[in-house]
Amino acid sequence: MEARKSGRPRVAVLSRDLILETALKLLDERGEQGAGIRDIARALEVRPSALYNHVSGQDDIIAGIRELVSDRIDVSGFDTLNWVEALRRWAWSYRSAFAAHPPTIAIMVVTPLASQSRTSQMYEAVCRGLIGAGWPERVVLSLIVSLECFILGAALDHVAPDNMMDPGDDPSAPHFVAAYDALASSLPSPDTRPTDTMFEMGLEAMLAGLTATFQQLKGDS
Amino acid sequence: MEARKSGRPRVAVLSRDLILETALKLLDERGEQGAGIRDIARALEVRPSALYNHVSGQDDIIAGIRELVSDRIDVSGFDTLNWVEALRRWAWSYRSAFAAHPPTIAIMVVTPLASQSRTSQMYEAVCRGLIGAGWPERVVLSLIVSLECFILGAALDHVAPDNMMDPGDDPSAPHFVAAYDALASSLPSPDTRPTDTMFEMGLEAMLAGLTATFQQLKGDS
DNA sequence: ACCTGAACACCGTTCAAGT
DNA sequence: ACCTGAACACCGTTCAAGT
Repeated sequence: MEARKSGRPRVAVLSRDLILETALKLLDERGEQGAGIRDIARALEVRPSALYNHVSGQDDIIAGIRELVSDRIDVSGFDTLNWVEALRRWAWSYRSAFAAHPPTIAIMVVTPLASQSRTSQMYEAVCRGLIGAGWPERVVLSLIVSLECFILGAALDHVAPDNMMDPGDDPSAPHFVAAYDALASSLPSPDTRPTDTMFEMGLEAMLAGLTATFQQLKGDS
Repeated sequence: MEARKSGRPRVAVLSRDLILETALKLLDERGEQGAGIRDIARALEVRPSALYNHVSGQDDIIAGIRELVSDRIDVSGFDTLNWVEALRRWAWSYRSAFAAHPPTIAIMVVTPLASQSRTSQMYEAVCRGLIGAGWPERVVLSLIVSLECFILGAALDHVAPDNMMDPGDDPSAPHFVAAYDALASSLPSPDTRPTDTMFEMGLEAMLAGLTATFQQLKGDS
C-alpha cells in the first residue's frame, strides 16, 4: 500500500462511473452511515477532495445512483402481456430493485426526476403500455404513482427486520398480539417472509380494484 | 438575552417532553437538516450537553417523536363505522399525521416498534375493529401493513414537490409527457394537488380489492 | 440533580500547490 | 486536467467542574 505522490497522476484513477458504482456498493454493504464522501474516497484510495473533479457533490452522487437502480426495473411486460400482468411483473421487479439498495428508497421518492434520464425512459415504457391498453391519459400517472407509493413503502418494509411489528407480551393489546401470532403460525413455509405475503396481498388488492375501475371507465365511454 | 451562569439552575429549565416538542417543531419548520441536537439546544437556549440529562441521545429523541406523531392518527371509526369506512378514515388521518412531519416518515418504517407504546395501542384499535368485523386473524396484519406501505409511500409523495414527475420537454418520452399534461389539465380545481387525486385513487382501489377478498373469504367458510 | 465549557472524533466542501 | 494536503465550518457525544 504505497501512497500516491501529490500532483496529477499519469493515468486518471477516477471516473464518474467508478465513483457511482463504488458508492452503491458501499451503500449495499454498510448502509447509509458507511457511504459518505470520505468512505467512498477511502475505498478508492484517494483523498476526499479528488472526487470533486468528477462529481459536483453528494447530491450529484445520489442522482447518479438513482439511474443505476432504475435500470434494474423490468418493463418488458408492457410489450408482450396484458396490462394487469405487465403491471404485476413491473411491480415485483421494482420492489426488488429498491429492496436491494435500501438507503436509496427514501431518497428516490423525494428527489425530483432529472429530465432526459434513463429513469424517465422507464416511465415512458409504462405509460405507453397503459395508454395502448386503453387507459385514459388523464388517470395513467395517478395509477402509476399510487402503485409506486405502495411499492416503495413495501420496499422499506422488505428491508425492515421481520420482528419489527412484534408487540411483545403486551397485555393491553390482546387483538394485536393475537393477529401477530396468527400470522407467524400461518406462513406456508419457514422461509416465507411476512413481508412477501403482505406485498402479494396489497398488490393483488390494488390490481383487482384497478381492473374494476378500468371496466367502469370503458362502460362510461 | 442574558447568558445563564454555570452550575445547576434553581428550577430545571429542561424536561424530556419539552425537548421532544421542540425537536418536532424544528423538524416541521426546517426539515431534517435543521433539527439536530445542537439546533434543539439552541432553540431551548442551553448547551447541547444539557440535553443528555433528559434523553439518552439522538435515537431516543426519534423514538419519542414517533409516539407524538402516532397520537394524531384517528382510530375512532373502528368503534362506530363498518370496517371499510373505518379504514378510509384511519388511512386519511394516518397520511396527514405523517405528511405534517415529513422527516419522520422514512424513520418510522424502519425503526422497530417499542413495546407497551402508544403506537401499539393504535394497532390494537385497528386489529380489534377488523377482527370484530369478521376478518380472519391470520390476514389482519398483512392487510394493515399493506395499507400502511401505501399510506407512508403516499405521505412521502405528499411532501415531494408537485412537479417532481415533470418530464420536461423530453422528445424521447412522448407518452409520459402526454400523460403528465393530461393529468395537469384534468384537475378539478386549481388548488387540487395531484398527490390527493393519486391517494384517493390508490386507496379506493385497495379498499375495493379488499372488499372482494373479504366476500371471498366469507364464501369459503 | 442539572447546567456550562472544553474537548474529541467525526462530517462535507473549498482551494492553493504540485505534476 | 487531476491529484494531494491543509483548512474551514460543521456534526453528535463525553465528562470534569460548578452550583
